[in-house]
Amino acid sequence: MPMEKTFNAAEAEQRLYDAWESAGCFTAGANAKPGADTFCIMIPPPNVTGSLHMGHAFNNTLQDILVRWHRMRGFDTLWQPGQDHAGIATQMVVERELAKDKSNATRREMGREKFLEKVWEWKQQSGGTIINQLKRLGASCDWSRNAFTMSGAPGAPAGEDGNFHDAVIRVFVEMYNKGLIYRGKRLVNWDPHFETAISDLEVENIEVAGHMWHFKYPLAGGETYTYVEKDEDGNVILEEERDYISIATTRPETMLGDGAVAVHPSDERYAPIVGKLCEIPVGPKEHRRLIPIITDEYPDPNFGSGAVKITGAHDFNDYGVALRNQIPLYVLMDTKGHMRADGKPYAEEAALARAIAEGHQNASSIDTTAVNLVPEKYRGLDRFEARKQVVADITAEGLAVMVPNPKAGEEGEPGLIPFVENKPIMQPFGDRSKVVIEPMLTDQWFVDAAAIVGPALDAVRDGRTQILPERDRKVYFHWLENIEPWCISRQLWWGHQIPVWYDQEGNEYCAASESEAVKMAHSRYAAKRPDQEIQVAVENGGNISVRDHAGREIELVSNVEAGWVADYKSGKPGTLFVELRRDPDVLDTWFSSGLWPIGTLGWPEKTPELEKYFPTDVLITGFDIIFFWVARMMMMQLAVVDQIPFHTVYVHALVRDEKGKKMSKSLGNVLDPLELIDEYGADAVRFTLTAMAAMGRDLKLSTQRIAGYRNFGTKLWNAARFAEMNGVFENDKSDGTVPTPSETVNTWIIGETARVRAEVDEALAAYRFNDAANALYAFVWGKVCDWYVEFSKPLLMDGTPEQQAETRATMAWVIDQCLILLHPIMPYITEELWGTLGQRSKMLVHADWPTYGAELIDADADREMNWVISLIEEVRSARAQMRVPAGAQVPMLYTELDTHGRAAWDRNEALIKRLARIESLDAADALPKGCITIAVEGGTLGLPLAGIIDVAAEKARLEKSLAKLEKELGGLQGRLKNPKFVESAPEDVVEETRDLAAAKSEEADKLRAALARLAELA
RNA sequence: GGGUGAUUAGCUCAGUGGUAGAGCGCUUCGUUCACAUCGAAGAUGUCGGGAGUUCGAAUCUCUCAUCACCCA
Repeated sequence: MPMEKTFNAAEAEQRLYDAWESAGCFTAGANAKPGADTFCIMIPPPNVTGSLHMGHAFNNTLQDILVRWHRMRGFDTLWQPGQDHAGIATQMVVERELAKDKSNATRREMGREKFLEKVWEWKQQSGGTIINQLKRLGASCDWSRNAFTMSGAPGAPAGEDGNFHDAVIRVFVEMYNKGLIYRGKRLVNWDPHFETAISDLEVENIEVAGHMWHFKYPLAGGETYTYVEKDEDGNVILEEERDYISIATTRPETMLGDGAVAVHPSDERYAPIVGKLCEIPVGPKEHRRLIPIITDEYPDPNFGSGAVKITGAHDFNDYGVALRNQIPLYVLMDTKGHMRADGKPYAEEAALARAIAEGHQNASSIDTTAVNLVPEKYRGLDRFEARKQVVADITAEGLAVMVPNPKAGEEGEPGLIPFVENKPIMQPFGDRSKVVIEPMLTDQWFVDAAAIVGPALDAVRDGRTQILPERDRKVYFHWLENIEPWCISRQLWWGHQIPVWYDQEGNEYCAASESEAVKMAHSRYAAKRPDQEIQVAVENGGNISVRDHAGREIELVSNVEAGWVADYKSGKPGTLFVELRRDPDVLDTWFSSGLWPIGTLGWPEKTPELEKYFPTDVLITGFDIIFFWVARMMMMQLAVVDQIPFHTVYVHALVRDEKGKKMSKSLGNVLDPLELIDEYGADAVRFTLTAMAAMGRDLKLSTQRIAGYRNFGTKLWNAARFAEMNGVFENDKSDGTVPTPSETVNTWIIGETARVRAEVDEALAAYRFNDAANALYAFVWGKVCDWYVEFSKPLLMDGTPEQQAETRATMAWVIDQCLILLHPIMPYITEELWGTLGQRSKMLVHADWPTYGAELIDADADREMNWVISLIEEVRSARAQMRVPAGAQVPMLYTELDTHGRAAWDRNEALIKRLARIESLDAADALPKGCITIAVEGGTLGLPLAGIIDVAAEKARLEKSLAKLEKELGGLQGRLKNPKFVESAPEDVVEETRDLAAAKSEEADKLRAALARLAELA
């Protein structure tokens, strides 16, 4: 049955993938040669909520190429797949699912344990989406080892067992014990939507249209000073008596929590009032708070008024100023970003703050963060609503700085208006929630990143880990050298719960398990109170378990009601009762994905896989997670097992739309890789991405380009179809033996194949994926299909049995090589052809990658075929330009033809005649008048077409060629005439230039002779 | 403000000191039995501007311009 005209990707892809998978082709070590080196890639785990986007398609195509290439080369290969549990994203998805049905309980109503059950249910139903999408792309991961960053966590259902949770907890405990993890109250990025802390990397700073308000902070007690403004030359441009200091702010609602006003120490304008108190111009008049005017390096004297309000608990810069100057931190908002409604009445709180400001009360003796300085009228308001009201109230009171109204004079327009600048401001947004992030002072857990960053920096500096492209090293260094403590706690439920328990005195017990913590608590109190019976009660999910000194459970009470503890205690007089409560927070997802390389291989167990594949080889990832992930993996692997996780990091750029815009849902310019695969096939999508993967450059993807590479697949398909139709594979041994033909064309194409194999290997070894793809494209289309298949036709159809046999064998081999070399990039079409064409001992996915090289290149065959090709091209070009009918068979004459040329003609006569449409070749003493001249190396030939050709046109053609030649020749000879060039340029360059000049000169002579003949005619 | 990169054919981009390239698009021709998802031929470039180093610069240095991204 003849082959179809095109490859049916839609039909074949699933079938082929299933065949690979069911044969275990992708499992770790499949196709490994005995004693082979290992090659391991860790997939950058996509979010379990994720679906395949173009970035994934790109990233995984490159990984798959490396993996398939190594596997075919006989490496012991593992591509480790998996997903990460994506704390915020997953919790968000599941909550949204629940909200679809109003009868469902909300997350808070159902409680932590029930909710987590729902999350696991969701994960088991929907968490595999991206796995199937990666399979459609052709990703040859070892799915039997699919990992998940929450596997093995308490409450994980059957099938979700694994060690990842153990690894995470163990690392936390070890780092805690080494003092690398600590808890503290610090300013963190708070997401008011999800009500959790997030790391600064999860914040997107976006420029938005904002306002800058200018307000007057009156000096305490009605004091005044002379405010003097000078220009650059020191001339006084403004001098006035003021009873206030002018403050500019983009966030008026935070004024309520101001602890000071700061000016630069060098700022003479405010020197008279430094150290004095001023009044925050908002809140009930009778309780106006006074704050000090201080100096600090932070304020920029040239920005705004030069004076800055300091709200230490709601701004990162202010926080630094407050810490340096012992300014109290007042928290104004709750976890939802609403103005606080808790605490004592404002009057009492304000009095306390006032006492602190005036020095009557020592701020360090009380927790100022508990003080609620939000006046009653603003309590409970959303922060943005509070801003509006604060602005309105201050303006109404006449404490806004006023400026002349540009519309003054128009009806109803006042002469002065409040000074409000419209200006772009950088505002932080949560990358998941898209709400404005609020800096908040909260208790959080931190990794002391500065303490573990050293080895991660060294490993890259000394080259044990190589980052490609090299310039991304700088990004890595810059971030690591300026590293901040990493906030790893999240106020979520979905994640690894922090393994720390607190007792009623606030002591911490960090332990890998609850019973471990119980024992720790027990021994702590036993040491203090050796004579007393001690029982430890642990609360966990509404249950209380009472344990003895060995951690044995004495009593378990479910659904504990209020007062139970007191009752229980009173029933046990003489027993010291220690109550433990586990920290409710979970760890940042990146803390667990930071352990991905060792965690997926079974650490802390000493598994054979860990032994074998770690350290892994290459990490391929997007530039956007150098900080998030690469740097953290480096730090954590080095901190935990003291080894680099991979020797090479290949950082790839962004896939953009064809206009260069970032793909985004809101712009609607997203190309869905799955739709593209449906339309063009996975191979075309993969080849496109590969061909465009120039290191460090963004990809602008257009469907036209994908269609082009789909056509490339079709081209390959049809070359194979031609071979099949000509019986090429009928007696094929397909054992990979290189044929040893005697026909020049056959020898030549074998050499070309060897050349491209070396190019592909070299390119892939250097991670130059685009070079590999383009080399193969040029070879398969430009050499095999354009020339070799055409050359083979006379041999296959009219050749001797010997010629036919060797050409069949050569073509079978060449096409096999195309399939093998293309397979890492285009796995489906190549596997399908492999299976269709011959009898194979194994699938292409496990075929042996060739190692032949330059020894197969025959220089004589090369030269001969290049001569033949250029002759054919010359003839075709001349014919087309002279409008010789395409189908016409024409005679050809030669006046001179050297021995090489003569031999080349003799050996390749049939194919030259066929491809150039020549009917005969004869010697002539001189070319007749009215002849198209063909000048080639070592020969002058002509097509005598007196009746057909247009003398003027032939003259024009020759003159044009000559002009071009002369221009080139001019450049070459100019160089050669320059004695300095001959002196200083390398010898081979000079030699090359001479040869080239000679050849051009010879060709030019031939053209001049031809022109002379034409002149005679005219 | 700091950093990184880009600027090469109409478009998208390769090209790290020695003859300016590819794909797409465009023009003309072509239904010869692998392929019209094709074939043949052709046109199109002061390699962003300027200066420098060099026998020689798209390539190295400086500078200016425009654009993009990252970090403040």
